[in-house]
Amino acid sequence: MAEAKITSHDVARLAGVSQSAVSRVFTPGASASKATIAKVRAAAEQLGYRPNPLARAMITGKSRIIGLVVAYLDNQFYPLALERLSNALQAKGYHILVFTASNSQDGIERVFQDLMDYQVDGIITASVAMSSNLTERCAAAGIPVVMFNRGQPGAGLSSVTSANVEGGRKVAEFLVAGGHSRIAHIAGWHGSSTGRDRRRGFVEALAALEGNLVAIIDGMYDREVAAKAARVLIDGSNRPDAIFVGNDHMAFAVIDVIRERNLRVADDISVVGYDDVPLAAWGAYNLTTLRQPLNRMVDATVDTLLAQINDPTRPSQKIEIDGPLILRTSARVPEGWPR
Amino acid sequence: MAEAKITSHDVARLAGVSQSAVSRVFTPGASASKATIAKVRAAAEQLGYRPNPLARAMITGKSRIIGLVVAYLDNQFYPLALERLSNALQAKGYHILVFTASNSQDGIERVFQDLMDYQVDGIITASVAMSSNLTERCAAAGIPVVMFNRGQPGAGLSSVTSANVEGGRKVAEFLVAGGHSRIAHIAGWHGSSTGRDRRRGFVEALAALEGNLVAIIDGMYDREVAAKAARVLIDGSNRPDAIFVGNDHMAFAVIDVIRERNLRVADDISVVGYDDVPLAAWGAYNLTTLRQPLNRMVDATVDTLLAQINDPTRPSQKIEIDGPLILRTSARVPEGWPR
DNA sequence: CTGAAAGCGCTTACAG
DNA sequence: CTGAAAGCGCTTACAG
Repeated sequence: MAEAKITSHDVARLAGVSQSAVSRVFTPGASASKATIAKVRAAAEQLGYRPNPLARAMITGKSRIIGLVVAYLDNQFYPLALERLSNALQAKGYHILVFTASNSQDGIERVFQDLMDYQVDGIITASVAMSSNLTERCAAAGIPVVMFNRGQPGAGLSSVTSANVEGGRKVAEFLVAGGHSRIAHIAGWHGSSTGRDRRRGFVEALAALEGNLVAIIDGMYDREVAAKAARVLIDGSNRPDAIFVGNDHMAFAVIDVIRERNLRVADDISVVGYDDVPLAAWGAYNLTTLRQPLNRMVDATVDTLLAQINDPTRPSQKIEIDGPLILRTSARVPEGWPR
Repeated sequence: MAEAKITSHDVARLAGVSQSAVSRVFTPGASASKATIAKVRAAAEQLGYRPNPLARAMITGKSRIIGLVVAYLDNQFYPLALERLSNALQAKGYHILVFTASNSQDGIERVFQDLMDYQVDGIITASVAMSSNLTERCAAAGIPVVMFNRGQPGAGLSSVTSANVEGGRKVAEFLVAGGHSRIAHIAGWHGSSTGRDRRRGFVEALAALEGNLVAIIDGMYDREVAAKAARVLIDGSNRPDAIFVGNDHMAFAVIDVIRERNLRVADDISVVGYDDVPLAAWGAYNLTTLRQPLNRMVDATVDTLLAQINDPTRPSQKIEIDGPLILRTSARVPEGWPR
């Protein structure tokens, strides 16, 4: 059965001090004499006392809970991010409260209210499809927010992304150097900054290099939409010899379609993805892809959020982290290309 | 900026009633006259009042938070479960606080303390590798626990799993009917009930059918371990013509190895997995596998946990849910086998 | 440094 | 049904 709840009063009684003294010993920043600390710690140990975080939260307004807003976890990038974020935050004494958000206006309203109710100390929005509306409202309510893997033009909100424009550019250079002459792009959702930025970097670099861009289709970061787009490209009159796909999750679908059409990946059509999720390295896909440095993105997210929590006047910051192109076998490698 | 926190006193003042009256209107089960309810609701609406869950939690002892203990999210089955569990719980007014557990004794101790500190109303342990120790301690502390996708022999703990013994049996019948004569099993971790049960059902049925079991290797639910096991089987003197793999995550590794050895999946070696994660249906693998009915498992988990929370005297229950064998192309299908 | 006291925002007997 | 009061387990001025 549950042990009777033991409180600071119990400890105070046993240690022969006041309840306030007990509280001070357990409050970081408060001071007590060595003797008091020793007595209290001994008594607390003996009784198995731990301060009640709920009571503490009510007074300090700090719950040590971070709200994480996510939508779909079928793209392997997000569960991994969740796992790493949780680990990093746990190490700092925080925990993640999960909010799964449908995209309806109604759902967003509910999530917002829940976030407020639980008095989370900070929020991470890790859902590309999440309405920017929610992020702004949280920020307006005075709660530190960091957008993970998503930017927001203009607004004074913190965000951590990879260097998406630069990434798109790298892929363009790689494909042109590889001698591809009919290049297509199945882009990430145009409503997202990541999708737009990768696309822009790609298109601009292609233009500068006089590469031949035959088509751009919005893949919506959705497997089925991307597969359909791939079929359109492949079955059309001007079949591309290279496709840059806005993320790995869609790139896998594109590779499946290429094979379903009895074409050869790389030999007939080069495919390059974006993310470098673990599956990209598995034998079945061996996907050449622009790596998003997950660990560094997670660290930056946690650092930024905690900094804002500890100093609410701190200005927001937009952090971009550069990622390398990982060469595998799904795309032709230009001769002499550095490996 | 943050709006000034508005409390039940503010609402009481505006509505012209006592603070207790306000509380009653917002406390499920408490009663108030229609007139009072109307006045309070109107005032609350006008001020944008919502009860503070932390204060409520401190009194009632109910936080409306469920602790979810997970380890590795690289097996696609778990993030999906997390997403569904979160959705289902959210619909009932609960939220998930995530605890990522390393398996060290130290880590488990910390997780246990955190779980207690946050006063979670219930716990779901969704990590096969999680020490059963933790689960037992939580139960001993009087907190309702449900093990998701993991059983525990003997102990009076609730669990929700698929019918693993039966599942193993189904696979054995399928492979024997398919005319396979050298059958191997790369099993799930022997330290887990799921791994043991699938294995037992498989081995017993094989014996009954006089199937030829050439080898069993523990794959530890780990991709690398499974790949190594597959190489041992394939490069050995008695190469199997069928391998039953303890879960999909390992089965993908096995298929990658088969192809890396220039053998044909199904034609040379049939592969059957367990789980039916989305990736199993993708073109690159097309894995024949025993489906774990995720939605029904999630529903059963939520129902069981909530029932225990609402009635702590309720006996624990072990729920098993039957799953079908999903036929794809990674294993030879017996002639006339019902599809 | 320390204790007595107030108070965080609620719920819940207790009288009426 | 309703209000005044106590109390959940803490933190934090306030005096000393």
